[in-house]
Amino acid sequence: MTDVPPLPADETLADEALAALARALAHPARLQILRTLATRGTCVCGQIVDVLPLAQSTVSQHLKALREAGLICGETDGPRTCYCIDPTALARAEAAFAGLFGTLTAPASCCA
Amino acid sequence: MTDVPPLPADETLADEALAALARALAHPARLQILRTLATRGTCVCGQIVDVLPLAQSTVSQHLKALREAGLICGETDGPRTCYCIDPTALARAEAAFAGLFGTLTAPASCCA
DNA sequence: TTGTCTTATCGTAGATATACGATGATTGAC
DNA sequence: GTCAATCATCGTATATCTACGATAAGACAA
Repeated sequence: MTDVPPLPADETLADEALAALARALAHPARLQILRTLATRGTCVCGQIVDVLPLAQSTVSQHLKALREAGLICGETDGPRTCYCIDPTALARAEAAFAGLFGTLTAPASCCA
Repeated sequence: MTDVPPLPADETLADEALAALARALAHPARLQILRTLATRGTCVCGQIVDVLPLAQSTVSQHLKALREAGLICGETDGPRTCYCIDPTALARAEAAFAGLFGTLTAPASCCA
Protein backbone atom coordinates (compact mmCIF):
# COMPACT_ATOMS: atom_id res chain seq x y z
CA MET A 1 0.00 0.00 0.00
CA THR A 2 2.86 2.32 0.65
CA ASP A 3 6.53 2.65 -0.11
CA VAL A 4 7.73 4.30 3.05
CA PRO A 5 11.03 2.73 4.18
CA PRO A 6 10.84 0.84 7.48
CA LEU A 7 12.52 3.68 9.37
CA PRO A 8 16.19 3.79 10.44
CA ALA A 9 17.21 2.21 13.70
CA ASP A 10 18.92 5.37 14.99
CA GLU A 11 15.77 7.39 14.80
CA THR A 12 13.92 4.69 16.68
CA LEU A 13 16.47 4.94 19.46
CA ALA A 14 16.19 8.69 19.49
CA ASP A 15 12.43 8.42 19.66
CA GLU A 16 12.78 6.06 22.58
CA ALA A 17 14.90 8.57 24.47
CA LEU A 18 12.73 11.49 23.52
CA ALA A 19 9.62 9.63 24.59
CA ALA A 20 11.23 8.91 27.95
CA LEU A 21 12.00 12.58 28.33
CA ALA A 22 8.44 13.52 27.46
CA ARG A 23 7.16 10.97 29.94
CA ALA A 24 9.22 12.60 32.68
CA LEU A 25 7.50 15.90 31.90
CA ALA A 26 4.08 14.30 31.59
CA HIS A 27 2.89 14.96 35.13
CA PRO A 28 1.92 18.29 36.68
CA ALA A 29 3.67 17.47 39.93
CA ARG A 30 6.95 16.91 38.16
CA LEU A 31 6.60 20.14 36.25
CA GLN A 32 5.93 21.91 39.52
CA ILE A 33 9.00 20.33 41.05
CA LEU A 34 11.10 21.58 38.17
CA ARG A 35 9.63 25.07 38.48
CA THR A 36 10.27 25.07 42.19
CA LEU A 37 13.87 24.00 41.66
CA ALA A 38 14.29 26.66 39.01
CA THR A 39 12.95 29.35 41.34
CA ARG A 40 14.97 28.34 44.36
CA GLY A 41 18.01 26.99 42.61
CA THR A 42 18.49 24.30 45.12
CA CYS A 43 15.99 22.45 47.26
CA VAL A 44 16.00 19.93 50.01
CA CYS A 45 13.33 17.27 49.60
CA GLY A 46 11.26 18.55 52.50
CA GLN A 47 10.94 21.97 50.90
CA ILE A 48 9.43 20.41 47.81
CA VAL A 49 7.09 18.32 49.92
CA ASP A 50 5.85 21.54 51.51
CA VAL A 51 5.05 23.08 48.15
CA LEU A 52 3.17 20.12 46.71
CA PRO A 53 -0.10 18.68 48.04
CA LEU A 54 1.37 15.21 48.05
CA ALA A 55 2.79 12.80 50.57
CA GLN A 56 6.50 12.70 51.17
CA SER A 57 6.82 9.26 49.63
CA THR A 58 5.00 10.35 46.48
CA VAL A 59 7.23 13.37 46.09
CA SER A 60 10.23 11.13 46.52
CA GLN A 61 8.97 8.93 43.70
CA HIS A 62 8.57 11.92 41.41
CA LEU A 63 12.05 13.09 42.30
CA LYS A 64 13.35 9.66 41.44
CA ALA A 65 11.59 9.76 38.08
CA LEU A 66 13.12 13.13 37.29
CA ARG A 67 16.51 11.91 38.38
CA GLU A 68 16.26 8.78 36.25
CA ALA A 69 15.32 10.96 33.31
CA GLY A 70 18.51 12.88 34.03
CA LEU A 71 16.78 16.22 34.41
CA ILE A 72 17.77 16.76 38.02
CA CYS A 73 20.44 15.51 40.30
CA GLY A 74 20.63 15.30 44.03
CA GLU A 75 23.50 15.03 46.38
CA THR A 76 23.43 13.96 49.95
CA ASP A 77 24.01 16.71 52.46
CA GLY A 78 23.99 15.25 55.90
CA PRO A 79 20.59 13.77 56.62
CA ARG A 80 19.11 15.79 53.74
CA THR A 81 19.30 15.45 50.00
CA CYS A 82 19.85 18.60 48.01
CA TYR A 83 18.21 18.61 44.59
CA CYS A 84 18.80 20.87 41.67
CA ILE A 85 18.20 21.06 37.96
CA ASP A 86 20.98 19.70 35.79
CA PRO A 87 21.53 22.61 33.40
CA THR A 88 23.37 20.47 30.87
CA ALA A 89 20.62 17.87 30.73
CA LEU A 90 18.01 20.59 30.56
CA ALA A 91 19.75 22.16 27.59
CA ARG A 92 19.96 18.79 25.90
CA ALA A 93 16.26 18.20 26.51
CA GLU A 94 15.41 21.60 25.18
CA ALA A 95 17.44 20.91 22.06
CA ALA A 96 15.81 17.52 21.64
CA PHE A 97 12.33 19.00 21.73
CA ALA A 98 13.32 21.87 19.50
CA GLY A 99 14.73 19.34 17.08
CA LEU A 100 11.55 17.33 17.19
CA PHE A 101 9.34 20.29 16.47
CA GLY A 102 11.76 21.43 13.82
CA THR A 103 11.33 18.20 11.91
CA LEU A 104 7.58 18.18 12.30
CA THR A 105 6.85 20.96 9.88
CA ALA A 106 4.47 19.28 7.52
CA PRO A 107 4.62 20.07 3.79
CA ALA A 108 0.84 20.05 3.63
CA SER A 109 -2.12 19.86 5.92
CA CYS A 110 -5.73 18.93 5.63
CA CYS A 111 -6.54 21.00 8.72
CA ALA A 112 -8.11 24.40 8.58
CA MET B 1 9.87 24.68 57.12
CA THR B 2 9.59 26.89 54.07
CA ASP B 3 7.92 30.04 52.91
CA VAL B 4 7.18 29.21 49.31
CA PRO B 5 3.68 30.42 48.36
CA PRO B 6 1.18 27.68 47.53
CA LEU B 7 1.47 28.29 43.77
CA PRO B 8 -1.06 30.22 41.65
CA ALA B 9 -4.04 28.41 40.18
CA ASP B 10 -3.32 29.53 36.62
CA GLU B 11 0.05 27.93 36.56
CA THR B 12 -1.46 24.71 37.80
CA LEU B 13 -3.84 24.74 34.88
CA ALA B 14 -1.02 25.43 32.49
CA ASP B 15 0.97 22.59 33.96
CA GLU B 16 -2.00 20.33 33.51
CA ALA B 17 -2.23 21.20 29.82
CA LEU B 18 1.50 21.00 29.31
CA ALA B 19 1.62 17.62 31.02
CA ALA B 20 -1.13 16.38 28.73
CA LEU B 21 0.86 17.55 25.75
CA ALA B 22 3.99 15.83 27.02
CA ARG B 23 2.01 12.67 27.62
CA ALA B 24 0.89 12.71 23.98
CA LEU B 25 4.54 12.79 22.95
CA ALA B 26 5.59 10.19 25.50
CA HIS B 27 5.43 7.16 23.25
CA PRO B 28 7.78 6.25 20.40
CA ALA B 29 4.94 5.11 18.19
CA ARG B 30 3.24 8.48 18.45
CA LEU B 31 6.47 10.29 17.67
CA GLN B 32 6.89 8.06 14.65
CA ILE B 33 3.35 8.82 13.56
CA LEU B 34 4.06 12.53 13.79
CA ARG B 35 7.29 12.13 11.82
CA THR B 36 5.52 10.11 9.17
CA LEU B 37 2.82 12.73 8.87
CA ALA B 38 5.44 15.45 8.65
CA THR B 39 7.26 13.62 5.88
CA ARG B 40 4.20 12.78 3.83
CA GLY B 41 2.09 15.76 4.72
CA THR B 42 -1.06 13.74 4.69
CA CYS B 43 -1.65 10.11 5.48
CA VAL B 44 -4.45 7.66 5.39
CA CYS B 45 -4.58 5.42 8.42
CA GLY B 46 -3.51 2.34 6.49
CA GLN B 47 -0.32 4.01 5.39
CA ILE B 48 0.64 4.64 8.99
CA VAL B 49 -0.22 1.07 9.91
CA ASP B 50 2.22 -0.09 7.22
CA VAL B 51 5.03 1.97 8.69
CA LEU B 52 4.60 0.87 12.28
CA PRO B 53 5.03 -2.67 13.61
CA LEU B 54 1.67 -2.47 15.35
CA ALA B 55 -1.81 -3.74 14.79
CA GLN B 56 -4.34 -1.53 13.06
CA SER B 57 -6.38 -1.14 16.20
CA THR B 58 -3.35 -0.04 18.20
CA VAL B 59 -2.39 2.52 15.60
CA SER B 60 -5.93 3.80 15.65
CA GLN B 61 -5.68 4.25 19.41
CA HIS B 62 -2.48 6.23 19.07
CA LEU B 63 -4.06 8.37 16.39
CA LYS B 64 -6.94 9.01 18.72
CA ALA B 65 -4.56 10.06 21.48
CA LEU B 66 -2.79 12.49 19.18
CA ARG B 67 -6.08 13.83 17.98
CA GLU B 68 -7.36 14.31 21.53
CA ALA B 69 -4.16 16.17 22.34
CA GLY B 70 -4.99 18.40 19.38
CA LEU B 71 -1.74 17.73 17.58
CA ILE B 72 -3.28 16.15 14.55
CA CYS B 73 -6.64 16.22 12.89
CA GLY B 74 -8.29 13.78 10.57
CA GLU B 75 -11.08 14.16 8.12
CA THR B 76 -13.11 11.45 6.58
CA ASP B 77 -12.45 10.86 2.91
CA GLY B 78 -14.74 8.15 1.70
CA PRO B 79 -14.02 4.95 3.59
CA ARG B 80 -10.62 6.34 4.57
CA THR B 81 -9.59 8.89 7.14
CA CYS B 82 -6.97 11.37 6.12
CA TYR B 83 -4.71 12.52 8.92
CA CYS B 84 -2.38 15.44 9.07
CA ILE B 85 -0.50 17.55 11.56
CA ASP B 86 -2.31 20.62 12.79
CA PRO B 87 0.33 23.30 12.21
CA THR B 88 -1.33 25.76 14.56
CA ALA B 89 -1.47 23.30 17.42
CA LEU B 90 2.07 22.23 16.72
CA ALA B 91 3.26 25.81 16.93
CA ARG B 92 1.39 26.27 20.18
CA ALA B 93 2.97 23.11 21.58
CA GLU B 94 6.39 24.23 20.50
CA ALA B 95 5.85 27.57 22.19
CA ALA B 96 4.60 25.88 25.35
CA PHE B 97 7.69 23.71 25.62
CA ALA B 98 9.97 26.60 24.77
CA GLY B 99 8.26 28.60 27.49
CA LEU B 100 8.71 25.78 29.95
CA PHE B 101 12.40 25.42 29.27
CA GLY B 102 12.75 29.16 29.31
CA THR B 103 11.43 29.34 32.84
CA LEU B 104 13.53 26.42 34.02
CA THR B 105 16.83 28.21 34.00
CA ALA B 106 17.99 27.68 37.53
CA PRO B 107 19.84 30.44 39.35
CA ALA B 108 22.17 27.88 40.88
CA SER B 109 22.94 24.21 40.64
CA CYS B 110 24.58 21.63 42.81
CA CYS B 111 25.31 19.52 39.72
CA ALA B 112 28.69 19.34 38.12
C1' DT C 1 24.05 4.70 72.81
C1' DT C 2 19.69 6.79 72.29
C1' DG C 3 16.65 9.71 70.08
C1' DT C 4 15.26 12.72 66.37
C1' DC C 5 15.16 14.30 61.84
C1' DT C 6 15.32 13.53 56.90
C1' DT C 7 14.87 10.84 52.97
C1' DA C 8 14.40 6.51 50.33
C1' DT C 9 12.21 2.33 49.70
C1' DC C 10 8.61 -1.28 50.38
C1' DG C 11 4.07 -2.97 49.95
C1' DT C 12 -0.18 -2.23 48.01
C1' DA C 13 -4.49 -0.52 45.92
C1' DG C 14 -6.60 1.75 42.23
C1' DA C 15 -6.21 4.11 37.84
C1' DT C 16 -4.35 4.60 33.38
C1' DA C 17 -1.72 2.95 29.34
C1' DT C 18 -0.78 -0.31 25.84
C1' DA C 19 -1.36 -4.13 23.15
C1' DC C 20 -4.18 -7.46 20.57
C1' DG C 21 -8.12 -9.77 18.07
C1' DA C 22 -12.91 -9.35 17.09
C1' DT C 23 -16.61 -6.76 15.73
C1' DG C 24 -19.24 -2.82 14.04
C1' DA C 25 -19.98 1.13 10.92
C1' DT C 26 -19.44 3.34 6.69
C1' DT C 27 -18.12 3.92 1.97
C1' DG C 28 -17.54 2.68 -2.77
C1' DA C 29 -17.52 -0.88 -6.44
C1' DC C 30 -20.01 -4.27 -8.68
C1' DG D 1 -28.61 -5.33 -2.72
C1' DT D 2 -23.99 -7.57 -1.99
C1' DC D 3 -19.22 -7.60 -1.34
C1' DA D 4 -14.77 -5.82 -0.22
C1' DA D 5 -12.14 -2.31 1.85
C1' DT D 6 -11.16 0.91 5.49
C1' DC D 7 -11.22 2.61 9.91
C1' DA D 8 -13.12 3.08 14.73
C1' DT D 9 -14.52 0.95 18.71
C1' DC D 10 -15.21 -2.92 21.99
C1' DG D 11 -13.59 -6.25 25.12
C1' DT D 12 -9.77 -7.77 27.48
C1' DA D 13 -5.19 -8.96 29.33
C1' DT D 14 -1.03 -7.22 30.94
C1' DA D 15 1.99 -3.61 32.34
C1' DT D 16 3.01 0.73 34.13
C1' DC D 17 1.75 4.85 36.82
C1' DT D 18 0.34 7.13 40.87
C1' DA D 19 -0.95 7.52 45.33
C1' DC D 20 -0.64 6.41 50.23
C1' DG D 21 1.06 4.70 54.86
C1' DA D 22 4.58 2.06 56.98
C1' DT D 23 9.13 1.13 57.51
C1' DA D 24 14.15 1.11 56.75
C1' DA D 25 18.49 3.63 56.37
C1' DG D 26 21.44 7.28 57.32
C1' DA D 27 23.22 11.54 59.74
C1' DC D 28 23.58 14.36 63.59
C1' DA D 29 22.73 15.92 68.59
C1' DA D 30 22.60 15.06 73.26
